[in-house]
Amino acid sequence: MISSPAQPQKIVVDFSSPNVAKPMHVGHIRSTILGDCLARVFRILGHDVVCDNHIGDWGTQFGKLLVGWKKHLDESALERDPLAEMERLYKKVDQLSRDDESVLQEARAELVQLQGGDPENLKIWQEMIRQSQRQFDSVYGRLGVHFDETLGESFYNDRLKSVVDRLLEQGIGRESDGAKMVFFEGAEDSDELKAHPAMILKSDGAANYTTTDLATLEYRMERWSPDQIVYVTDGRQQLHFKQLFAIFRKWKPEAKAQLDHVWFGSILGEDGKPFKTRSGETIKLVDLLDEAEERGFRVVTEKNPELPEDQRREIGRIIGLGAIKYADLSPNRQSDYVFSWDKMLALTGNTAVYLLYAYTRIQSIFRKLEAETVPLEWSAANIRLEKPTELALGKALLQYEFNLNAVADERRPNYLCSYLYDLAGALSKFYDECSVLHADDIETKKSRLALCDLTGRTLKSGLNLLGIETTDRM
RNA sequence: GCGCUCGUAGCUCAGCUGGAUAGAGCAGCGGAUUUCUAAUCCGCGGGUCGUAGGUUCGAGUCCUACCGGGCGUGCCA
Repeated sequence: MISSPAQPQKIVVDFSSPNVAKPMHVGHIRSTILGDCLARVFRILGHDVVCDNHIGDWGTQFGKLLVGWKKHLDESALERDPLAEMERLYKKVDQLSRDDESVLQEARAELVQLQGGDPENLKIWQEMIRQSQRQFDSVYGRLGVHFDETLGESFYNDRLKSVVDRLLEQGIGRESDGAKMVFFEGAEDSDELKAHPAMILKSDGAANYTTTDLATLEYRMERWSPDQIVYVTDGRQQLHFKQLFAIFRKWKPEAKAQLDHVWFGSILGEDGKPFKTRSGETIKLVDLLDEAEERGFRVVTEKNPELPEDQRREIGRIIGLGAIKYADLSPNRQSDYVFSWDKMLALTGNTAVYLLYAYTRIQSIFRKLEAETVPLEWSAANIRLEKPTELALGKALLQYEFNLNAVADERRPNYLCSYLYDLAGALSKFYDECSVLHADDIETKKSRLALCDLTGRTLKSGLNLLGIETTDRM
């Protein structure tokens, strides 16, 4: 159904990137779902894809976390919900350090110890990473998201000095006000970059995220020799990535890899400000997933109360998670959106449920066909598109590959959502107008069965690319 | 100040390389089921596409200016 590309490419996709010791919240969902979808589309088009999760496991927050872990740790709370407990510890020490300068000093000292390789601090730090990873894995498992590689910022630690040294040696970076900076002064540099130099080493000698990202980029080039590297992050980092790519071009002009920042808009609260609940907390991702599955279960129970509960739970799970993913993937990724439970978990209209329902109607036809007394060989049938709705459905089916290429080229999964919605609409209209099992003659019946089969497979394939599972009945 | 981005129906949003009377969902109103799942289908009402210019045979789409929202803009990432 999908033809192979003339030139399969090696594509590294960098997405999700949660921070250690912080619960994943709704802000992480866009990067995770967008990145996963793009990776799936690249793969089905025949490319060789590496999904790399660049975990935030290094940085100044560990000073405070170490103080909290040593002095205020609640073991049983850690047992119950490690990330909530670590978040509590961070907030507690952060608050204490505001009121008491000595706490801040203590945190700095712990950080220096950690960076110096102190065994106790390293052990605690590793435990924090382990606990965090456990929860990340649980969320990724529920979302069906897979990574080929997970390397934290700390992995690149001992490469940072060399990166800075070489940039200075090559005359790309220089000292300014005690810090090491890269100034963009070439004819190839945009006015925007000329106005915004990038820091590669702070005046206290610490590297920052530009340096880490350069080291990461160099590592990825060495390890995978990719044709493309795609970074999926929010739009506030646009300048950062322009700087990163420009420095990299100066540093390694021979590198041919295409570097692309695929950015998305922010999730806002109802007031148009960056999203927070009334209590000032962001909504935890696990709570969103739980709520989605619960709402899915309720609507299945309402529509189909006679199904056994375990089936209703399973269908509810597929519907609920599908609704979240579709809500995230169907708008243009660059638009900001205002978070709303009802919008994100809507189950009517242009939602995943509409697509899933279309799929189940097709499965239902084939279940009925199985029950017929006379077997019918339809799979080799010529598809004849006679009725207007048959023709429309046939035309829609031919558009699948074109849309997948558009998704890959533009990095816009909403094209696929829009296509699948149209396809499901074409199926519904066809279903309304043309009986399949009670077609006027046997050839028409075979033709329609083949058409339904192709539509079903296309819907399933497309939903799978969106990361949405299907169900045979609902 | 400079930069990025958005502004399309009451609400939420689509609208690829510029191409015919600008689309969908929700909300409102009215229809369709002895027939494969009505979680469906059909119809109605509703838009000076932020404003003003420009390029073009043709602009929601490209360019310029302005207005409004969001974000970014040397020691957080």
